[in-house]
This record gives sequence, C-alpha cells and structure tokens, in this order.
Amino acid sequence: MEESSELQSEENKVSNEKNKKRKLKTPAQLTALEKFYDEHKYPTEEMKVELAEELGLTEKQISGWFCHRRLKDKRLMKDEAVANGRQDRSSGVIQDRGSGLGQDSCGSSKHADYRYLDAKEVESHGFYNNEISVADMTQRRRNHYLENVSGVDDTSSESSSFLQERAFAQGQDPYDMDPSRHLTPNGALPPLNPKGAVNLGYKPSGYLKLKGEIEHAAITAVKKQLGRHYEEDGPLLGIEFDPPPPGAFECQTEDPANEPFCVANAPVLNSPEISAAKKPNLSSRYDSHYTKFNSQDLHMEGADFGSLHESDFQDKQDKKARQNIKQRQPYHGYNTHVSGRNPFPDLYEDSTGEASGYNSAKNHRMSTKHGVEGMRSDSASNHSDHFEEKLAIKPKDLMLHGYDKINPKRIQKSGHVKSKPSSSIRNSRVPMDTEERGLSARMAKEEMFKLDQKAKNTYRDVDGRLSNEILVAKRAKVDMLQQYHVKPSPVAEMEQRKIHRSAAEMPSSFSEDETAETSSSLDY
DNA sequence: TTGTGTTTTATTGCCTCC
DNA sequence: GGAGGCAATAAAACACAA
Repeated sequence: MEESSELQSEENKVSNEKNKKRKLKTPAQLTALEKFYDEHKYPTEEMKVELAEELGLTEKQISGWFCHRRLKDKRLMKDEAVANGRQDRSSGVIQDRGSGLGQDSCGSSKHADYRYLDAKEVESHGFYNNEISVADMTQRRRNHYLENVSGVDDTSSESSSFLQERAFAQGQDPYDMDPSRHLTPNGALPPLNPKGAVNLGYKPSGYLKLKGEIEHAAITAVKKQLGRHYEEDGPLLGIEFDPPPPGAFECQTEDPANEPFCVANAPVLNSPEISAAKKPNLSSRYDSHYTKFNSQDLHMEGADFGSLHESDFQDKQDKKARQNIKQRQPYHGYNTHVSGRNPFPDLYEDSTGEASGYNSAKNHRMSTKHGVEGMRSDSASNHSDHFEEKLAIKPKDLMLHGYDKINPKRIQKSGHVKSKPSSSIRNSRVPMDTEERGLSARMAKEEMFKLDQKAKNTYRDVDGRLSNEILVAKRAKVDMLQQYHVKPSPVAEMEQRKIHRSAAEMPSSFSEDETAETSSSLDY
C-alpha cells in the first residue's frame, strides 16, 4: 500500500540518487558490512563480490568501505594510542621504544601502518576467540582509557584484545609494536586461528604477511605486561578457569539442518558472538536504528531489503529511524556495553530491555565524550551484571550467557583462556620462541591457504555436518527469499540468525574454535 | 533554524607485491 | 603492468549547540 507507492516513487528517486555524489549505506548494509568487517578486515575479492551482491552494492563500494573502515579504525586506534600513551607512558610499565621506530622516527608511514594494521589483525585473528571488533575495541579502548583516566586499575579486566590494548594503554604505543623487535617472521604460522582458517579467505599479502608477526608482537607485549604472571603452559595469568557453560560444546540447534543461519552465510556466520557483540559501535548513527528495526520493524526490514538496491525507501526508513533515535536519545547508560556485547534480538526483542538493547549514536558519544563520568571502571561489572540480568531471563541463551555474562574480569579466565587462543597462542609461541624462524612466510601462506580451502570446503560447520546442509540451508533461504521477492539480506539473515543463534551459535564462539580445531586437526 | 563540528562516502594518487 | 592497499582530500550527511 503505502509501501508500494512509496517504492514506486523511490524508483524514480533511485535514478536521482544515483546521481548523488554519495549515498549513505543503509543500516542493513552497514550492519552486514560491519559484521563482515569484524571477521574479515581484508576480504578477498570473492568475499567482496559476494558481499556486494548481497548488499546491493558494487564491489568498488565494498572495497572502498573496507578501506575506509580500516582507516577509521586506524585513526581511532591512533588517537587512542596517543591518548593512552600520553596517559600511561609516564607510568613506564613498558618502555619499549628503544628501536627508534617510533612513529616520528620513521618517515615511512607504511611502517607505522604495518604495525598498526597488524595490531588490528591481532585483534581479529590473533586473539580470535575474543574477536572484538575494532569498533568495539575502540569502544572498549575508550572505556579502558577512561578507566585509566579515572585512576582505576583495570587489572586483568580485559580479554586478550584488551591485553593488547592494554599494552598500548600502559605505555606501549601501538606504533611501537615493531615486529622486528618482538617477533619472528614465523609468526605467520597460519592455523593459529582456526577461525582464521575460516577467515583465511584473504590471502596474506604485503603487510598481511606480518600479521602473524604482529600477533606475536602483541603476545610478546602481553607477556611483557604480564611478566612473571604469564605462564606458558598454564592458565593464562594464573587464573582459574570457569567451568564451561552447560552444553557449551554442544550444538544448540536441535535441527542443524534447519538452521540455515548456521551455515548460510559463512562470512557473517563466522563472526563469533563476541564479534557480533560489537554492534553498538558499528555505524554509530544507526545503532539504535538497528535496535528498533530488530525489535519492531522486522517486516519493514524485509521491505527494506527488498529494495535494498538503491532504495530511497531505505533512506526514508533510515530517516525515520534516525528520528526515532533522536527521540530516544535521552536514554543512555551502560547500553553501550550491554548491547555491545550482545547485539542479538534476544536483547533487542526483550520487552523489558528494549532500552537495553538500544544504543544510540548519542550513547556512543556519551561514552566517549562523557565517558569519564558515565563509563567508570565499575561500568565493567555493571554492564555485565546488567547483561546477566537479561540473560538470566532466557535459559535458551545459556550459551550466550555462559559466555557473555563473563565479567570482564573473567574474560581472561573463561572467554579467552578457555578457548583456543590460549593453546593456539601457546602453540604458536612454541615455534615463535624456539623455532620461530623455522617456518618461512611462504610456508605460512601455504598453510593458510590450506586452511582456507579447508574452511571453504567445510564452511564452518560445527560438528562435522558439512557443506551439504549448508548448501541446502542456503538454497532454502534463497528460495524463500526469492519466493517473497526479498533479496537475501545479511541483516535479514542476522535477524533470523539471531533468533536461532543465541542458543545455537553462542557456542560457536567455542565451537568456532572447535570447528576450526577439528578442521585443523584434520588438516594436520 | 542555523552554524559548526564530526562522520561517512567517494575519488585520486602513490606504493608494494606478484 | 595489474591488483590491492593506504593516505589525502573533498564533499555530502549528520549531530549538536546556540
């Protein structure tokens, strides 16, 4: 009705829109992009094409978006690093600046870039289990910084990403993460990241080759931070593990075959819940919009996606949503944290927690601009508590809860340690420290390629039920979408996925590793 | 409502790697 | 030389305060 006429008029506008110099990505697109970005900082061309098709964008746009996204991260990280460096450098926790490779000592921006980007790669791949988006990391970094500002010790309150972050925060300028000083070329040891195996869609080239190195750089930095507290073969940080949540290693999906979103969209699916949990920081302008959509406008989403290509309707929706955002802006608090840790509809759709799930751009700003007041160190526990409250409501999401309710202070114990990184890191560290120079970059690449192929073949199925189901599910999804003339939208998928996923995929944070572990074990 | 600052998008040029 | 990436830049879109 309204929609159809609107859509028609939009088609007219579409052509006009095309003439516009720039067109904002729709929330759906941004969501998908961010999600994808969480998984793949450097998507392959195929990924880009696929993503472009799904989002109704051009590959060029995708590439450009990723490029700018990386720049954005970089910029943010740089700012944070500078700020933190200023803050903490005086503390002298780590003074590893002797090489003179500081950002001002090297005219080559590329060097700094490598260090920098690699640091990010560390986030997404090196510490995969805690795969925390840069956006989220940025957020957390802010919080972290704010915590530092507030003078509260953030001891062990961060995940591994945080550890790295911490390295930066406590005086180690990310730009000083010079691999040559910390590590070995062998860092490229591929399968470090089982998920990386899945994510290996990208071919490490150029600075990506240094990824592994930087991973180790980060590890080294963390080690330095931890000092004697670091135990190579024991639980990280000498902290006891939390018992895994019930069914943590079980597929929560009763019928995996009917769980299209377990497999339908690997790139997105690849995103661990934690990475998914970064949503709040994604496209800050739309955060709340997403929430609203998720909770109320799902049907509109469908229409939205139907006209995903060059749709003004979306723009209208966006504007509406933005207006809604404005109207709802007054709400803020720990939402950044909460929704940041769980972007799923479980929260959004929680009638009691719409506000919780709601995370507006303004909130984001609040957390950044006024974070000192609003995001004190206790916010960590607060947000997790808050989170637990919500989580407790839904037993089905035990997995999610079991994982996400992790108190930031526990992240090391459960989230990080429990999962693969610990072993992976350790494993990786073995060659790093002992045979670190034994594996050539080429070998690493080959290994990565193998894993990539493997991952592509298996398409990240959790317990061995592989591509058939995946394909079937994907086909079914596509068919259904076609049936309704709705273009497959990553976000639409997300919506559904969220529904199924809270229980089924949360374990994927574990199972991802498991999966990858399985595949990697199969590989080797 | 308007001015200002910020963010996002698009473009271009350069660099590195294959 | 082509591909992919980053940096710089411009401009549109947006947020926010006065």
